[in-house]
Amino acid sequence: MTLAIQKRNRILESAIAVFVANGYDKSSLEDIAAEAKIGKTTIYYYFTSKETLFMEAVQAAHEQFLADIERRLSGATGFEQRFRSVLQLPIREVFEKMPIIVEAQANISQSNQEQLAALKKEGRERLLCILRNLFKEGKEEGVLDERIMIEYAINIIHDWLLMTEINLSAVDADLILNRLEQDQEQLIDMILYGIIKRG
Amino acid sequence: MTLAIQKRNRILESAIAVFVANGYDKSSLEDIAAEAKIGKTTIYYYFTSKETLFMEAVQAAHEQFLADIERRLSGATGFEQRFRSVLQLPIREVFEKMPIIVEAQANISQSNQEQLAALKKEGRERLLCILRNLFKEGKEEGVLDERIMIEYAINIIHDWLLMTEINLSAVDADLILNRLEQDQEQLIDMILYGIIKRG
Amino acid sequence: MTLAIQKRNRILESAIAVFVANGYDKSSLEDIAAEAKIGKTTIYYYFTSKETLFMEAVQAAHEQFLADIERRLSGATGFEQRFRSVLQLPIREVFEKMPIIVEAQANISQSNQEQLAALKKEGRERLLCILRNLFKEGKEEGVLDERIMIEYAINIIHDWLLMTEINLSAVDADLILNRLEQDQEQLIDMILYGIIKRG
Amino acid sequence: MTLAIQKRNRILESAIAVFVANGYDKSSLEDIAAEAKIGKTTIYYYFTSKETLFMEAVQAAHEQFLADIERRLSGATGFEQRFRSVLQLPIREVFEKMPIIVEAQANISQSNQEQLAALKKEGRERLLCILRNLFKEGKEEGVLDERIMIEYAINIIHDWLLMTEINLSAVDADLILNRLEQDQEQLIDMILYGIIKRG
DNA sequence: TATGAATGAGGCTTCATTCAT
DNA sequence: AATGAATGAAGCCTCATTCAT
Repeated sequence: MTLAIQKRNRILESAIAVFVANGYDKSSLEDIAAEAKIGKTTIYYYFTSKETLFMEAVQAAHEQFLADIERRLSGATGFEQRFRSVLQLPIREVFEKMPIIVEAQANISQSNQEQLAALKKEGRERLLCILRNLFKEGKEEGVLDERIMIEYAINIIHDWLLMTEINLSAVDADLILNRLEQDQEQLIDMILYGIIKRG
Repeated sequence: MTLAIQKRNRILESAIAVFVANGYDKSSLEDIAAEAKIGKTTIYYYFTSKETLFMEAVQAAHEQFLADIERRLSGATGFEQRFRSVLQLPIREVFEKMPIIVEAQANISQSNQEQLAALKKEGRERLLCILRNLFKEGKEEGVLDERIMIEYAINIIHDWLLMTEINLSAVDADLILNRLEQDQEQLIDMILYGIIKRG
Repeated sequence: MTLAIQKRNRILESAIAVFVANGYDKSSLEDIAAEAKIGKTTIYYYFTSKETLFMEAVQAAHEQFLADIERRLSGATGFEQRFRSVLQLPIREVFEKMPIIVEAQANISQSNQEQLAALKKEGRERLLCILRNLFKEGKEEGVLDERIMIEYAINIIHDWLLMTEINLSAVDADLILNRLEQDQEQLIDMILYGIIKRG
Repeated sequence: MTLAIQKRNRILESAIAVFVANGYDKSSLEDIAAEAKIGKTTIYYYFTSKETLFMEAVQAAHEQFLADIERRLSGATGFEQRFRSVLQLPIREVFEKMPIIVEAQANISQSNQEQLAALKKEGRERLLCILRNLFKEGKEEGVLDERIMIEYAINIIHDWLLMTEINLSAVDADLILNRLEQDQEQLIDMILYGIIKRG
């Protein structure tokens, strides 16, 4: 029944809250159950394991985050306004819910890593797409400095401001760090010279 | 004796390595002892508790990080070069060792929070000081856009690029987030328009 | 209604299958319900508890086993043939379904031990009766070594070959073991010298 | 120190006692710890897991069993006497400790199955070897019925009387059962006609 | 009649920490 | 100065069982 789904969602929301607040290891199922005001074992009626619950929480948090960005973006027009709106809005959420994704990679068994990677890839694609369209518009509006290479720029902005993939895990840290070290030059240039064409 | 200090340091280095690699919760004293090639209980001869060891590791890692920045900075001249050198250099370390500081806040008892706060404050001061001097030089060189408000700019750059205080803890998240939400406007402006004066 | 009885029997058959395959502890009501293709709680509509279900399963398995022996025996004539047929036939079943009885003693509460004991006693009686009649026939046919004491022999054969009472439980192990240690002499004699009269 | 080994052995003996009495599933580490008069977690100082402890208990029980047989055998002479001594003596132990081996197969993870198989194979070899020598002696003494095929006979006796491999597990049950069904004919013949040559 | 939902008891395991040497 | 031995607290998870529908 819908009632069951409601309770499932309540557990999920509680899980997100607790995981975000304390991190994976320090979040006990007892805490989550208490937050959701249910018995500890009831969680197992709805979820297979702590890890599964965590995975679902990550997924839900991620979904909420992306939906939020898209919803808010749709209310702005013009390059500058839209650019601001992309970067401005979900910042609290980024800081509040990204860590859960960051942590995910360190706390999830091999078998779920794939799913997580897919999740991150999808999120990255959606965000990059948004930024890409934004910059295309900017170019069409003629407000962008011609020196800017769009793909570079959107990647940098994405990684630094939204940090979908910032993480500490040993898994792919080297790859990311190498890229960041290169991107950095571009970011610094952007900060030094800006991206809007001067008239 | 010096021998004792050497062993203490070896434990500390092992602790940093293990904490950085696995995070606080997933680092067991057993792991650290193994890394340092000593018996598990020996740690208690040199440190009061896991938390104490962690605090000292954080402190040491932080110290190493700041020393690194300062050393590298001393080899560059001129605003642009020095600006780049500040931001370029320790990026790998930031990503590799900052998380230990981030995690600290979540894993430390009330009694050690003060010490940690002091640590962070001191680090922040030192970094801001470096940036402040840099920008002062830039202004004197006449390369900075006059619209830039130095204090604002260095704070933003500090927080976003060095991220000393990015963290997930519920403790002071609100304060930081509030500031970040405001700073953001400035950062976006910087990205849009740059900070170097156009001639 | 008959439909209800059918479902009850389906549960019982499923229970036998699962208990025989996995043993009492490793058989969960969930497994049994799945095997019977019903909901887990439905079992409680037909049976009071896991133990009750187990008892009934044991009883049913035992019944099947005895019926099988008797049915098969009725198709043979002459001491040697009938003797072989008693021992040959149900061997697979003994090995496959006896363990359930063995296990029963260890997994059943005091209150059900009586019922189980009665079950075993009845089974033992029926089997001994069969063997007794067999040996009587053998004597009448004059094929049995006179040295053989029938009651001894049938008890030994029963215990060793059909092993109705082999079990690990601490409950009555001592009694059984004491008897087995005595019987053993007879069994060894039988193996050394046989029971058929030579001549 | 020897002290540690002593305690380890005490735990092992307690484990054997509890496992034999209650079976694997119903033996809790708490019970074993209580039996050994130590704290529950102390077990983990000496053994990796419940399964490991079980494996070692099985191995120790098996070793004791074989040593017992061999020691006792060395005190008898002549076919009949020695045959009796092999079969008579450890019967209590067979019944008391074999089940632990039987159970092992059902309760051990794939990774330990190999070790267990080796254990059983070795035990079987040693017992068959004893029986084979015995029968060779018997033949040399001229007391054995020539119709007896030694290899057949010792296998049957081994399986039925010592039952090293009797087990219910689905793993190799079919193989064993098939062989038993064939052997049975021989066993019945042995019981009917004996193995000692009539003069 | 049948079952989805919920839970308490109990078991395995990890780990920081203490004790004795 | 160093560590082997021991343990209590706490966490994850399973499962028989109850409740409400």
